[in-house]
Amino acid sequence: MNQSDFVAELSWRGMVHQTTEGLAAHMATLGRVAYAGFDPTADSLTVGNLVSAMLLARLQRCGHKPIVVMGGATGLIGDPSGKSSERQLLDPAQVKKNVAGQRKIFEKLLDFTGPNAAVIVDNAEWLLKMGYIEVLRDIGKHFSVNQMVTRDSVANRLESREQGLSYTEFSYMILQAYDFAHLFKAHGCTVQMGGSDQYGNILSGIDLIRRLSQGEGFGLTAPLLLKSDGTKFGKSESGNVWLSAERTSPYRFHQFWLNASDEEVGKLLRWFTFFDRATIEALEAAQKANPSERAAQKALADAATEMIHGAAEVARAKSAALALFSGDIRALDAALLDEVTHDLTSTVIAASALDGDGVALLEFLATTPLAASKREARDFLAAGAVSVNGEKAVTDAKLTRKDVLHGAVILLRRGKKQWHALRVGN
RNA sequence: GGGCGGUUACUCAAGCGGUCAACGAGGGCAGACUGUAAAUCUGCUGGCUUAGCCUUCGGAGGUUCGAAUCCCCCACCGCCCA
Repeated sequence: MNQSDFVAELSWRGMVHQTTEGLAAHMATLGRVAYAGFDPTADSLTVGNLVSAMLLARLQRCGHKPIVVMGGATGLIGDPSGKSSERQLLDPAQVKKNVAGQRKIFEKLLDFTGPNAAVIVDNAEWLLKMGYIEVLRDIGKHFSVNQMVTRDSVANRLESREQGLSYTEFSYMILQAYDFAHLFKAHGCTVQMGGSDQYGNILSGIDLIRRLSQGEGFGLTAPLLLKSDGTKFGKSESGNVWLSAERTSPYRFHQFWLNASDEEVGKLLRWFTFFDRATIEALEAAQKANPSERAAQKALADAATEMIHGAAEVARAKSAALALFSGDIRALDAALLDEVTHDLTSTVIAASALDGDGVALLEFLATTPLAASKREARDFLAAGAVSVNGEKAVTDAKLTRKDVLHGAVILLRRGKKQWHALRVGN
């Protein structure tokens, strides 16, 4: 495996925002242990979380040992960093379930065998055992409130009158600092990584390690990932892009990357693929020379989808896209049709309803997610935005048995990308 | 406790007795153009059995032939005085 210098590797990929002094020299020795934390606020991770996950994956490929820290305990509280308002508290059963869901994703990104096997730990293991008095006595005394209130994440919330900051949230940084100190002792972990909003928390941890163990810790943060238009990365028309197939299908996942803009595709390749520098630069050059080919976007979509969902799902996503966008839907064979419709929202209709004159498309559209009301359905039909099995539909179109493909399904489309399957029941 | 100003559709924001389903901007959606892009242009953006009808302008009453617009009460927000 390639054991290139970790810090240099991240640098050329543009994934380094800040590091503490001496990190590069520290990482020159192989076998270092580093961690990144994840809040179990959902049973899956989003592409936003993928930034930190990739830091760990690259770390391991550079010959170091990654630790994933699930915030099973801190997730009960919520990090105030970057949040404008108080977090909802999660209940313990939910957190447990979420931790299990996220664990599955890390198993795809990290190698859990070998000398630098990745480890997943849950900070509930050590934080829940601690008593309040113990925390105040052993940890709290090492923190200066004077210093804590000057942290941006805290100061912003103190200034805003409406929001305020609860004592609970205020204490979050103490707990996160303790995580680092605990991992230092228990796992020899010397490095913490995260997004740029975590820098303050990381420094607190390094400080605590010095006080509790007279040891030296290091930190590294990645820049915040924003889209070129300044909006938050990782949202698509249909909401957040998740890393589990149950929440975001591999097809949609693949489409998400494929739709990356020309300006940001180079950056995304650097961040989210393991392609080497020469490969990425060649892809960028190809993209620039012939934009409509979208060579860079295609390579990005395939690589990212393969990493998360596997090669088989890449092939499925591509054949589905080919069929849906080529428009020649009637030509699909039954098996491929099934593949294509697998991910789509669907409605079941009785076969008998399609007999004779059939059902008015206008009526039916309003019952699907494609149109919110009959009024809207009428607008879409009038604008020529709706197609049945890839062919544009007229306003008074009827759906009949003739429209059913392979005796099973009718494919409706609104606009360019909104699809809906109409499945025929008995 | 007292005085003043506000509360309008997804957001901001006009309207100040009929011509108001409500100007405008943003956002969203659709069409054309394209590369399943960006930019641009056009249309739509409460609902319906759509030349019309129905339900909306913080909540409840009232005045009027007629109210988002006037009056009264209530709730919430902002500013000023104590």
